[in-house]
Amino acid sequence: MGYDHAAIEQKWQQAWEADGLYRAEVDWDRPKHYAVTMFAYPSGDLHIGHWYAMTPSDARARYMRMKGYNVLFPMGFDAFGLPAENAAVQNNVHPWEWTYRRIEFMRNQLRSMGMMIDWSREVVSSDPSYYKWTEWFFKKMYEAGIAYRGEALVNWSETLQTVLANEQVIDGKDERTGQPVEQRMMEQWFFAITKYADELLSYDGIDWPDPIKTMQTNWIGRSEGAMVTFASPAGDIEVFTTRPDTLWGATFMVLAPEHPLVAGLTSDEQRAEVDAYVAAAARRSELERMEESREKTGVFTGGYATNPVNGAAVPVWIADYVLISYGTGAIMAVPAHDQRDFEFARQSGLEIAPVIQPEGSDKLVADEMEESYVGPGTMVDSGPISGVSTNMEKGRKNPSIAATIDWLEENGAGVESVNYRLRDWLISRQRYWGSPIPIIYRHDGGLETVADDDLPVVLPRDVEFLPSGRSPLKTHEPFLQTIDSDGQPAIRESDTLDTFMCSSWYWFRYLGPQVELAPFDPEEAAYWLPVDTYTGGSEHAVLHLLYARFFVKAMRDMGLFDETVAIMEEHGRDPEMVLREPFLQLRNQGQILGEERAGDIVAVDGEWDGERLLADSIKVGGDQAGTVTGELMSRKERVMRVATEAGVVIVEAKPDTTVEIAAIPGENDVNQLNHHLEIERMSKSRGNVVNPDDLVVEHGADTVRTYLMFAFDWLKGGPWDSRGIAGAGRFLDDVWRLGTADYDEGEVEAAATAALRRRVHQTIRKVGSDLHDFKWNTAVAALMTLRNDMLAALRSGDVTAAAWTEAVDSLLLLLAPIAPHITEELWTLRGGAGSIHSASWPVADDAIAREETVTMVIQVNGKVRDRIEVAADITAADAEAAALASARIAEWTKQGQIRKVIARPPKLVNVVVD
RNA sequence: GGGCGAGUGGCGGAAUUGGCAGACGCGCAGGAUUCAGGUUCCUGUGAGGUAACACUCGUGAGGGUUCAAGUCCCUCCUCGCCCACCA
Repeated sequence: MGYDHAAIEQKWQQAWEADGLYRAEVDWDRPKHYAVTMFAYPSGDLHIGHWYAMTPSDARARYMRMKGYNVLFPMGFDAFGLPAENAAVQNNVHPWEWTYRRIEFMRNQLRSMGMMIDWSREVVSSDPSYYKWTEWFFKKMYEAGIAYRGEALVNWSETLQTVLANEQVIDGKDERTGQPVEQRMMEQWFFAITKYADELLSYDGIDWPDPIKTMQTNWIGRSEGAMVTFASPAGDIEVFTTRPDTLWGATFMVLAPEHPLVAGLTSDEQRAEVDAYVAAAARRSELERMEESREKTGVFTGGYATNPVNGAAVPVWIADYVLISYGTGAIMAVPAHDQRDFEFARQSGLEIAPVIQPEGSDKLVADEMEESYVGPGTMVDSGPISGVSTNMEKGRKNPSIAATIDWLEENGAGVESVNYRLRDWLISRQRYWGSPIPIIYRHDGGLETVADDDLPVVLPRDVEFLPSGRSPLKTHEPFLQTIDSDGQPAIRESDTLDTFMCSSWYWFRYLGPQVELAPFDPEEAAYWLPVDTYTGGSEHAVLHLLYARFFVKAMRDMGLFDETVAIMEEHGRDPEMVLREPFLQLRNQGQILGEERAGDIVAVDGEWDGERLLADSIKVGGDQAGTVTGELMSRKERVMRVATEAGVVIVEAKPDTTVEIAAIPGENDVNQLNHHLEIERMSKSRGNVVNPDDLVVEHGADTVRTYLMFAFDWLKGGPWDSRGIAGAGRFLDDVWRLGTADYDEGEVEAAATAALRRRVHQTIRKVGSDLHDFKWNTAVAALMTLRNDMLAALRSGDVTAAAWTEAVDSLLLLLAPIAPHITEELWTLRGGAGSIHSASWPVADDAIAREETVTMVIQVNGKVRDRIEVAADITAADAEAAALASARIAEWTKQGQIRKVIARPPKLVNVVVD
């Protein structure tokens, strides 16, 4: 049976588009809802993960629309980026072609999902009409002093032939491609995101998941302390410390090998050794450094610096446990109270000077210490702050730190200071397929921005891609050669902008994508901003989502919202959040993983030890039989669960157990069995990609949408299960049956009618709150329950025709956001007015939804002993009486004294017996 | 090493303020329909126990608070994610 999903879905997709059903227009008389789902990278085709991310967002936008909001739900493409360029090199396709062909393909796929996208607002970040404004934003930032060119140690990828931002490097590798990255000193373009570090730490007024906020907070990494100056013959050495109170215990200093003062401090005797160490450190990539053991190495420079608190000459060492990229690249070492310094001191025979006396114990003796002491106590041997107590608090909240900072500032030896882990955002890339940077290098050596009238600097199309991967812009003379504002020959900047810059403002461009004089239309912005709901993957926690917040704050400071704010105030709207944050509410979906494979068949030989089989040998694959033969279900450490025909058997591997895996020749290990159970990310190379287009052909878009929303906890995701989709298909087949049935009243029963109506109104309430709260799975479950009740009613005919009609209409309306096509078709077939997607969300009548009688649980000492039907409005006294009247309860309570009775009508009564 | 989150049937997952654990679905089993397979329909489905009830056990492990704990507190284990020599 079933319904003709292919015909219905296509028909309605075309009809909706022809009618402009989803076009959103400013209407100040109606409440607005601006819903955005992260725009798509045109990777080629949408995989099931896109559906998983996007269709629930679509369902929510549809729900809000039915609730009476004027909803804007646009879509665009994040079209610049390296893959297009790689394809150009490998397959000889121009990035333009590669990108736009994929966008066209993906547009069709998005249509096939039945999304309520307002396509009239589509943006493509590689269109000159879009990147004109990306360039313009850069120019504005430059003029405002937020964008600057500077030399710094940056992440360079030789294989990708470009630099990368800090946020894009994970474990010394590019986060997207896994290509290794090395540190290089280079002159690059930056955004001064660190100016906004403190402001970015505040999440006031936004409803974001705590883990994302935590990750951003950790990424920004604010620490409070002091900047202290140690004088040396080679110049002042600045150090940042969170523990200035331990300055009197600073017995040596350590500089990063890359520190600029290293050469000047190095004595002639030490020079050879220092040079060798610096050279060795430079040769090692970040990756290699991390792979090495934590053994601390370092060498003495031969130079000394002066500890400002006591004038002591402290030896200056270099070691690679001090990173040039954090703080000032130099530290004061307090071995007695810092574990890393302690280890280094012990290894190198350096002095250890305790300055904290632990609470309730004797003074520490350096030679007896086995590790550094980091606990609370009293400062000792610390000059003016001796005797001050110290606790575990950070910054000025710790009395010893507060006292030291005061002393340092009074004596001009240091200042209170805050240090951040966050570094400025490196935005230039040595790539072709990105937005050009509108900068000209003048004939006189200066810099100037491209005039507004000349924006955008257009990316030339006639370029040749070389196997080296080097950007063709670097050698494209017609692009490079230009003239400056004096009419003199000049050279264009040939780096392009990080694609994360394109995605840092795209939701503004939806608000006037055709506007030519500004990046967005202030009137539109005043109405729609800020974004009410933003959905997407949590992998952008510290990339896109941090940059987006920074962008809004910078735009505010550059006055780019002035007009918008004026219009908002005219209409009596509070602009505060528009000026502060891009997205009021953020929700991150989880990830759909590849389908779980059935475990391999294993044959285990061994001896029984009570309940488990101690394995002598485990054979995987092939068709051997053993003491136990069955499917491997799970493995934790050395313990496996094996499903045999007789049941689940626990198998434990011994250290000398032999493991043979047919697919892996040679010696094997129990640990390798995990590979045979792994649930993996979907990827083409693993061959476990679920293609949504095939699913749509087989089951229909509505079924795929319903299944995706039903089968997972949306925030968590999980492995795909190709069998489970059948349940969603059966559900929609039933909906079709219910929606097209000719209902015949049989023997109508008042109670049955009331029960169905009660179910309907309870479902209205449940589905509404679940869709509001992004709880798709329980919303669908509630609709399935309604379906079950309606099928029963259809069979028996015991409800009134009016109740039946109400049930069918409600079912269709409640399901419309989730399965838009089938509900629209049935709505129309049943003579519904207009589109179901423009209909109003049904309102639950609490009087109808209310249960008349409920099952009250009666417990004895907290254990359920009886259940009785009582009126829903039963009083506590009556509930108690009813409970005690129960024969079964009397049976349970006759052994002891009834101490008390706790009545929670109408849910439960608990009889407490001694 | 640090931070955050999570552990519930064969599986995905439900479970307002602590108050009937396992909603809904998948799978599985039995039955009906069918020449047969599939589809569809009905019934059952945490474990033990029983003819059937009763009853006992049961939300990673152990302890605690409470009349009552998946939920709160403590200790531990495992898994996931993020950061990681961060001064």
